[in-house]
Amino acid sequence: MSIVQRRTTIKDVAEAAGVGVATVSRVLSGGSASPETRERVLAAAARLDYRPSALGRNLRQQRTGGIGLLVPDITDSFYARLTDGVLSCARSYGEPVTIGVTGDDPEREAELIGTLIEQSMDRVIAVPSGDGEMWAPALRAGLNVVFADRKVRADVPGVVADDRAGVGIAVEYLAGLGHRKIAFLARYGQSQRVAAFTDTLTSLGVPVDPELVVHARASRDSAYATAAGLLQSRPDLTAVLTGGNILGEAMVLAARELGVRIPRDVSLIMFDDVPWAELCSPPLTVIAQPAQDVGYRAAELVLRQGRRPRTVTLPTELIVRASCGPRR
Amino acid sequence: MSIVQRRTTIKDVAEAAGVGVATVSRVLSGGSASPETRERVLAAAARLDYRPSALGRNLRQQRTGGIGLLVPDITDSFYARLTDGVLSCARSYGEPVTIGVTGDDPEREAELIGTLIEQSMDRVIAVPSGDGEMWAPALRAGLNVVFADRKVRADVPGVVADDRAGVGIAVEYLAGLGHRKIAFLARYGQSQRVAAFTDTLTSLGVPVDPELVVHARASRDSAYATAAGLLQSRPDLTAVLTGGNILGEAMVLAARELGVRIPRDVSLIMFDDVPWAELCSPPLTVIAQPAQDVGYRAAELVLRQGRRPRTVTLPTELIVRASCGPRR
DNA sequence: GATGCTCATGGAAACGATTCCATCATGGTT
DNA sequence: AACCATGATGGAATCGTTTCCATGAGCATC
Repeated sequence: MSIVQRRTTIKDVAEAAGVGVATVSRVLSGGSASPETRERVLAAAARLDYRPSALGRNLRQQRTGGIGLLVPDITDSFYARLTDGVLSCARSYGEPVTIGVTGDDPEREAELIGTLIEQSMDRVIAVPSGDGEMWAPALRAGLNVVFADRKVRADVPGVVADDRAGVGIAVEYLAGLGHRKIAFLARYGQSQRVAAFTDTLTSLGVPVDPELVVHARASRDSAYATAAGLLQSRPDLTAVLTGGNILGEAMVLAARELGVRIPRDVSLIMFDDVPWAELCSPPLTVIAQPAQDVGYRAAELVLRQGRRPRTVTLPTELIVRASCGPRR
Repeated sequence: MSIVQRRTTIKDVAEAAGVGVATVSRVLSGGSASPETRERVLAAAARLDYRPSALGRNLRQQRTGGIGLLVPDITDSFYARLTDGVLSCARSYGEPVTIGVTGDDPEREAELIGTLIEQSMDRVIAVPSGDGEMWAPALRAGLNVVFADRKVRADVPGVVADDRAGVGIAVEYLAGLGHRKIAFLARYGQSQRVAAFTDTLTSLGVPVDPELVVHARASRDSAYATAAGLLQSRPDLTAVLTGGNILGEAMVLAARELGVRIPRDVSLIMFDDVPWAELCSPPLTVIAQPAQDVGYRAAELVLRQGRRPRTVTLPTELIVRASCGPRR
């Protein structure tokens, strides 16, 4: 019962078919061979249930098939959906995906890059933390990298959601409801979204109050603390925009805890549409991002070689539910 | 700039240190060597930034390090947290994790097992779909498998939550509130939980109505359709237990759509505690499962070899919020 | 001084695939 | 009949590592 049988190798198939190993390899990888030989080899391979070893092939070809995927946090619905998109595309190419979570920590990210290089992974999709400087050696080593969700280096192709447009529409919507004191609860590293936020405010003639832009670290705890701190220190604000679903969750929780009613006391718009946004009380108005598509397109980009660095921007959409009201 | 430098190999290090490759290998993997040689080799390796190729090693050693992980759906918060647990444990061992989603489809699962075998993965954690028969060849091939969340084969060690106890406490709680017509909205394959459900009912002297146990497929669509169908066909029910968070989400949505008020019209308990359960209106009473721990323990089990098949059962907990009330 | 033991060391085989290259048969052309 | 082009085929090299085994040096013992 615990007798482990040796793996069937190409040599076994060659022997069974009465041909050389080179011929087997050619037949199986679509090279030229006479019809009868082809048939004999195929029959032998099927009979022995032969599966070529990816190890042998990869070593010879000097490249590991497969994709490395680095995300900050797999329990965050956004990255889970992004991952799902990557997996979905990779599956259609038959490529395995190796995943790592960085926790938004550049040091851990560098460590994971090292592991990927050891595995001879030559294709990586990453949501980079920090400024992406630790990618320089990997790029020099010929690694094929695509960034997802965040664009931090010009020399690496990327797939991002159009957060500039999303933030713009959301802020205009809030301003249209009469709000002037609008806060932005951001995660560190969301400079793009913050910039879009202040730009839109100034273009609408609303003065920018730097104290209304606050930053949290990636964890739920930090998000909650920052949200609560914002609500307490600035009771005059009337609307909040959060830079992600974890931050939105924290804001709803903090508001409830502090007796701040949504949308009566403050209006809330959350970046990223998640299934529970509709179940929330009140249902949350959100900026939807095509998380799955971001992952899928990134995988396409990294699998289809030979493109030069380019950035793909995917559309965002404001979905109005019930978490925003007129200025009180 | 686009000059790709060749990978530094053990041969380069050997040359730089003026020793043979065998010595380098020995030094780097902790074998015996004279102190001065050791130092020379270490210095050369550091200077050249040498990283041993996992490919070469794995081929020689006939085993791929790393863990394969097969889950039904990575966007399901439960499996995302389970995955996080696996990754967390694997990281402390420095092992990469290759992930695949089965969509709860045995065929796709079999396909993914094939991919893992091609990669010479010898350690796999899986949430099996179906009865796990497709694992037989893999087990014969010496694959080291651990099942998580579901136990379907006696010859494979597993880590599961104590759903029997969880369902028991939940049903007792509902019965204590006076409910007699309690429905169970399950996913196909949750026979364990269904059995616990009916067992508990009979032990409480509540007659079991087979029509009140309904099954949905794994998708959100199927979950919603089944939930809505249940509410419409059985307006006499007063409480519902759902077998997972996707099903709970669907039930809340369907109830809202059909004007069924929770907990006024029907009480609801959901299996699995998720962050949004607290944000929901009303906040949901749930059976919490240690999803992360399930993954972590499974990874421990698969990484620490040499244990004989055994099942680890982790505790569940009823968390009372506001989705249950007395029988109307 | 010869023998035996320990220890460091390096050459070479092995892992399983792909691929270069030489060989050989076949068939068509001169 | 001699020659060349074409195509199928298999042997052998190769990828980077680990590990077996032989070699040789150093040292102690008889």
